Amino acid sequence: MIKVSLKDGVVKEYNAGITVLEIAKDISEGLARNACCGIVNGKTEDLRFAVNEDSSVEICTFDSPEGKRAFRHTASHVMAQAIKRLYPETKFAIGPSIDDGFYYDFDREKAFTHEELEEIEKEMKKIVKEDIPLERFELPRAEAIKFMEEKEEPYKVELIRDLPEDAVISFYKQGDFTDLCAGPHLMSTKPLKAFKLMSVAGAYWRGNEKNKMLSRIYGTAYTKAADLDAYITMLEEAKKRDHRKLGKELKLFALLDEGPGFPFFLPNGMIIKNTLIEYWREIHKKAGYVEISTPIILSRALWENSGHWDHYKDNMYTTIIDEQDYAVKPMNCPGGMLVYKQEMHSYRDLPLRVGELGLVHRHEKSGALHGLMRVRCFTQDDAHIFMTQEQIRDEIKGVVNLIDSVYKLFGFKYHVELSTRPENSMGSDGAWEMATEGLRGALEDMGVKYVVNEGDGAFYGPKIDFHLEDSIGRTWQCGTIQLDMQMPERFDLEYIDKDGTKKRPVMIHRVCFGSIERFIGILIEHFAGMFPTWLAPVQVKVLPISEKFIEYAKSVEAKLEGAGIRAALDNRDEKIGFKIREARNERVPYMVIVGEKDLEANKVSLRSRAIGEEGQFDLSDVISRISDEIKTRKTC
RNA sequence: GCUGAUAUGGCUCAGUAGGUAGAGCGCUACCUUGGUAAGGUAGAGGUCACGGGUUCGAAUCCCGUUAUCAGCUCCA
Repeated sequence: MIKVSLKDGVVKEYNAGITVLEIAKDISEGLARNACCGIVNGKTEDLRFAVNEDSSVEICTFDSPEGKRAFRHTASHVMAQAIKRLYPETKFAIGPSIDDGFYYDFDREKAFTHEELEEIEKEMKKIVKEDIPLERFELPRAEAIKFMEEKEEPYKVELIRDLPEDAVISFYKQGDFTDLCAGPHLMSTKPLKAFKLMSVAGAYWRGNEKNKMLSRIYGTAYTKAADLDAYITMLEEAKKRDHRKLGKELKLFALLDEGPGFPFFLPNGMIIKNTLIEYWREIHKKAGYVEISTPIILSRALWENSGHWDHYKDNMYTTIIDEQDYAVKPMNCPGGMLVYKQEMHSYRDLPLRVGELGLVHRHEKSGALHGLMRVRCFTQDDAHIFMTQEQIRDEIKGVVNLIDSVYKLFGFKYHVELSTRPENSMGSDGAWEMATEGLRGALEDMGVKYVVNEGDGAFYGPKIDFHLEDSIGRTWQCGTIQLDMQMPERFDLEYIDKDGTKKRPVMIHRVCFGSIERFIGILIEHFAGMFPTWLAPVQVKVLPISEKFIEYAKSVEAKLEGAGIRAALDNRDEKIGFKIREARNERVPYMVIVGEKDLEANKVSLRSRAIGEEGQFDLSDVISRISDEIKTRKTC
């Protein structure tokens, strides 16, 4: 049976067998203003109906984003109801659905403990079992405020007061619990069979760090228990590929108490870093870039001139040398400006593309640090491009293409954001508008999809950001293209134009990897530690069956290394099964096994990470296969 | 920075009512010479993050500091 709530609290029931379209017709005629979940043929059907303001009917399933939102939003209300029953002194803030579930913010003397979370879950199960109907009603503003004042819910009162003049103020009532809410919701609590409370965390009221910190409970809900289990399994799997865990296991890098946020690169990690840099140099040379290197510590006067001293000082490390103030660079731009000014430029020099793998230091808040993803010291694969106004679009397109080619090589999916002027920024409105439109125009010319991120630009200009996902779906900004209207002005950059007059060049500031550290973090999670052969710290492991074959193994290793392949010999006194197990755990792409049979035939036995045991081959064939894979930077 | 949680040998973790620490892996030595995901025996290794306090006695209880984790805020 499907239940649909109509106007005035009337609920209409439909028998099994009725089609979705028939129901939709009825709903539109009945002007239902609710969502519902019904039972068809004895099974919970993942159906939801919503009637828009213009009476058009939307039908969607719980697999749709809309449906999931309604489902999880109801779960959030059920959690709030449970808390109201168990801990009546709690004040309620907001509780929306989110991508993977829902949360609710509460104000309470003490934060919820894990034991309390279990109690809440139990109470939620009761509420679900009670099959409580959700009823929607509306109140005029004054009554709505009075209603929540009587309930002693200050946060709700504040929310109502801040609603626009003409807003419909609706409430959803489920038994002994009523919440301010725009809906939509399920018809009843009953379909909420599969849910789980995940974690407790602090969150500022209205997301403002000046406000009180509330206690937030995160949870998730699915229509089927199997889906919930799959989600939990997915989280566990994601944990296994966490770059911090793999970084330790594969001996790539170390984060130590002695330097919070300052990563140590171990030999294996250094190979990856250097290999990425080698690749970076190759493609940038092809794209017409030159490379420079500027100092890490520069004088206060320079940072005052660049505007960093005023706008960025809190995040800068400063020092005193010979009684003068200096700062450790948080960005490479000012150094780049000084390099530009080393000689007079002609319009013939432009666009001038100047790359720098610059080590920058930024004092990030302690709570913001996260493995290699958010550090206090990192290498930017930076470049500044100096050009004429007319060259802007083509240059931006060139950079977008370059970044796209890099991400494609690794098989990354990414999304693009256009970030506009922030509050604390420098420059005129006109200049900002022109710069922002320049970026937007380039993206639109290329047909690149993007979202606008209002007010998230750099203090010196708008930017295009490229975001990559980590193993649990959090996204991290990597590539960025920033149009800088400030630096050329502040540093009085010039070039001599065709007509012999001095002109001001335009500058963009861009990175592909973003920070090499962060990029490596993403790579680790993306490949789950199974780096493509060209990046793998050890590309081939040579495993002699017993000590008798160490000499032969050494000659194999030498030949591999002679061909430019990173080979490692495991000549420990262990059985072959054990050595294979270890090499697999190290995610080595190839193993070459040598024993009596191989020595006699003057061949090697090959085992690859992708296929497993592959049989006997001539070493020269193995070398050419692996070399080819490295040369072409094959991804899998 | 904020809220909460955590901190035990190189790594992963036990340590259940406060009575000066355990395991597996790794490491070292010896035995074993083994053909595709863990061969055996023995040994070394820890002032239980740091600083105070309570107590006859603290890894264990309390306070503070630092770091890490989750989330929030921030992220040029």
